[in-house]
Amino acid sequence: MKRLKVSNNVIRRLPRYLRKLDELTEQGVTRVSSQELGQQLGLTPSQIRQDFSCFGEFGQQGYGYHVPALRAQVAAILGMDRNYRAVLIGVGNIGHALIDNFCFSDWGVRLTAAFDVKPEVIGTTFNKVPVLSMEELPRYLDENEIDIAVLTVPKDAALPVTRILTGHGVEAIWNFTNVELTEPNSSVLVENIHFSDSLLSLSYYISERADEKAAKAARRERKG
Amino acid sequence: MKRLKVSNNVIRRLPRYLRKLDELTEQGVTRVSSQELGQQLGLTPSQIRQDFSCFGEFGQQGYGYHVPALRAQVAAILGMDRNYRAVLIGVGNIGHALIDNFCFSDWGVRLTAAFDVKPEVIGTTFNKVPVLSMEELPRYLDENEIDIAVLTVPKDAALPVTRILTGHGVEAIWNFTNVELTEPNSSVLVENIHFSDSLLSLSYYISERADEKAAKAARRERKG
DNA sequence: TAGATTGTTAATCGATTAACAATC
DNA sequence: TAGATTGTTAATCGATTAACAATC
Repeated sequence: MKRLKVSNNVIRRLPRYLRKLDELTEQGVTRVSSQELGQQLGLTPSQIRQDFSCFGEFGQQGYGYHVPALRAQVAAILGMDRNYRAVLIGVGNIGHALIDNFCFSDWGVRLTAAFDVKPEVIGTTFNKVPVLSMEELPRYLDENEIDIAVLTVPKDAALPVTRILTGHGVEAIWNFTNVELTEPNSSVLVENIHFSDSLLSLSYYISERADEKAAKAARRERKG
Repeated sequence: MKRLKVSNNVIRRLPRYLRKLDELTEQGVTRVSSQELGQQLGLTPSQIRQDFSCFGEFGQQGYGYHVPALRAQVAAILGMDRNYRAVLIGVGNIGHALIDNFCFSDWGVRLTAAFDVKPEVIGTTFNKVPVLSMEELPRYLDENEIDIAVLTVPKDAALPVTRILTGHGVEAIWNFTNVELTEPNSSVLVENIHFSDSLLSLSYYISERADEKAAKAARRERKG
């Protein structure tokens, strides 16, 4: 597979392609053109062809793309067939919700253990995932090759726990703590789920729309 | 406040500015230059000045920016002082976690009610938020001006519930369902939290790094 | 006043879109 | 074969960066 200087924008679109291709599969559609795909995703056909061409030639002239084949390619590009292993740190409300409801295996990731400091959860099992003591974390990381740490601890614990993780070979953190983890010196990959950023963007767009409406109304007022 | 043709990229950076300004406030820093701010956020000073200049003139030559003043401006731009009202639909694991742990009021949003179909949760209260029957939703929306619906229902319910929401005046949906809601005809604002998209991006970056390492190793192999 | 730093205009860079030859 | 649609090269558009006069 090609993989050269792919822009962030392209990468962020890949999961959307995957989602749409799964939807088409469900609908029994086996063939799709960049034209149709673009229509359904609100993108131009050009962009879609450009995006895929970063990684190879997945289509066929005069025909378009074979949905299952393209789906497999996108999945491979995203690393879904690499069986990454993950642990989850912090079995609070969000952590618990993720263990119970988020189907890691659907996305090619195996969640093998969770960690917490609370005695009442240590030793229990949620959705087949055992909850171990936080004290066992370093040893566990040393003995198992863990690629991803799902970080769902309280704010204060975010940085200390991150230091343990990076100190024991974890290369990627899926961060739910709303704390900016990316330290300049560190080379760990961080992907943030910032709930508040998302809500605030929405709040911005609502405000923008409201202001536009108000401005329009004001203009009408002045005129008539 | 100015508010003209602001690009999506700028808007997505605003919450990060807010977060950093709050951090500086906590540290007792009252003054910051675009230089320093850029350093801490990994952005160029130019970009930061450009971004703010979309909305007004918040700085002072030779001095920089007054942190509390700038913070207030950014908060206002994001609509945090507009007291938007929200309801949450679907008190499952994630919905419950949000009610209990996500501090809506910190971001200027009031969560006034939650809705569900399960008899065992209807009538209960979490974190002062009452859980009402799904059947009451239309009436509730008619009688209260709700700006935002937090959608945390199971996949299958996503579209039917969305129709109820848009049919009763909700203009914005904060979507946790991993279902593409944005219908072409609808004018409702949708902001998605796609956990899987985020995890897959991370998976991509891990794979990219692994491939680079492998390629480097292969080159070394060939040479010596 | 001299130094610092803004807001803004111009230059650069990168991403998206358009066009089209290649070909199924 | 004729029509359709790709992959890719060129053109356009927009976003980021650099430069600098204005000014605190």
